Amino acid sequence: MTVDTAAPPRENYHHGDLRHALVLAGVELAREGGPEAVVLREATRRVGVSPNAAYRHFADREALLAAVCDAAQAELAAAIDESYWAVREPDAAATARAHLRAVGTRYVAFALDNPGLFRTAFIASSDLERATSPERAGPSGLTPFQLVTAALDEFVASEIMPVSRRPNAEFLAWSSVHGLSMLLIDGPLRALPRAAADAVTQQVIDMAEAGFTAP
Amino acid sequence: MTVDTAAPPRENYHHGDLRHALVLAGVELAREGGPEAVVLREATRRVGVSPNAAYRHFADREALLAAVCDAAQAELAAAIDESYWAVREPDAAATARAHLRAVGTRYVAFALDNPGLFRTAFIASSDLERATSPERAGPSGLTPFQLVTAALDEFVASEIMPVSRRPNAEFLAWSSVHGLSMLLIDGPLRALPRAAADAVTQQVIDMAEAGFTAP
DNA sequence: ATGACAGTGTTTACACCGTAAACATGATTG
DNA sequence: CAATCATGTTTACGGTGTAAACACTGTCAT
Repeated sequence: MTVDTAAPPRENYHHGDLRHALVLAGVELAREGGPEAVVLREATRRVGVSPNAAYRHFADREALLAAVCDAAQAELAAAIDESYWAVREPDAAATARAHLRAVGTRYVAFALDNPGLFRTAFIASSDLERATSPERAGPSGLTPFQLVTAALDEFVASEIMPVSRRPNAEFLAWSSVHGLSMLLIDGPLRALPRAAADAVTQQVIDMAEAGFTAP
Repeated sequence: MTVDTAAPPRENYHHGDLRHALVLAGVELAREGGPEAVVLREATRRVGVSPNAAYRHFADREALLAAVCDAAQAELAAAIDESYWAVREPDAAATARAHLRAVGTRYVAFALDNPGLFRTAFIASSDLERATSPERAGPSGLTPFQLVTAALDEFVASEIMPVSRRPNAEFLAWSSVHGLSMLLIDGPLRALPRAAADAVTQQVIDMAEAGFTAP
């Protein structure tokens, strides 16, 4: 028997930035327990506000979850962004390969490090349009999808990938790492120790790269 | 205000095979709305039994969901099984390629045709052991994972894949089609029309095959 | 300054969900 | 035939999402 209703008084009746606070709380819930853990009442409880206060900022739980989803995507984007721009290689071909590998590796690493957030980032809500929408981008202003696209364009530009293979190649790239992430955090490979997971990730990227650069 | 409690009378007080009936109802719910739609009370309602009757057969909602998950896996396995054994090709190499393509194509097609069931089949519950467990196998007694493994072994046997690439290759294969499925039903590619989705699927398989057979 | 008003938070209320506990019914077996 | 066990049913409770009515506070014309 918890109180639940009847929130404790706050010195200031108005919160200031409740919407933002609720999203932050939601992100924490998602980090701890995935999308189904982002419970509206618990978010308001953590912020110290009555349950229905949330309805001044979100139409319903779904809307809150969507905002949390965007935030999760942004966090993933920031991580990938960092890895992408950290690449330093002598020539264009090596840079292209390193870029693709950096994106893929960090993608899977993020999933392994933040399984709850990762799953939340991919609830049914994002269409292709949103995959390039700025509120999901990293510091550089580019979404993960756009970074993969860029890396693959570098493959073509540095002539290690035949132009004929370029169309839709980002879908194989994305599919491989996304699928691997799911298998590693939720699926048949869940029990794999971290080191083994990392090794398999590199192998998967090896094979994808071989597929791209095959004549 | 629905009645909910107080189930309508049944001529026979005992149901006969309630457990099975509940799983079937659960599968329908999952087909219609994914894992979060398999609601214990609704399943009992559809079977025409009081909510708590379910607890004679399942420890809790999670247990019911796990059984539904197994059933979903079995349905996926049956579909893939069928496609695998329908392959008829003149030589071993062509058969190997056709087997892999058949498995991948059907995997994605199942996801597109039954998105709710597909998502239910991959809730966090299956470890590697269960991926080869008989209750998730198709008519042939082989799970999808085992069929991919078989197809890749044929690649090596017919010498179109270097042995050095064989270890863990099933993970790339699985990752690609699983990831693609997720992107197509939940992710950034959700809006793609079916024909385009099928085309991308074939391209993804092309590239994966190129990765496997690259020297 | 003041009073209407809009924005934001609170209370109350309700239906639905999962699940525990006690009870009822029907089949099985000594 | 009685005792027992398996299987359903009722009743009950706390948690969750959300609608409706109410309350507080800052803002802005008068």
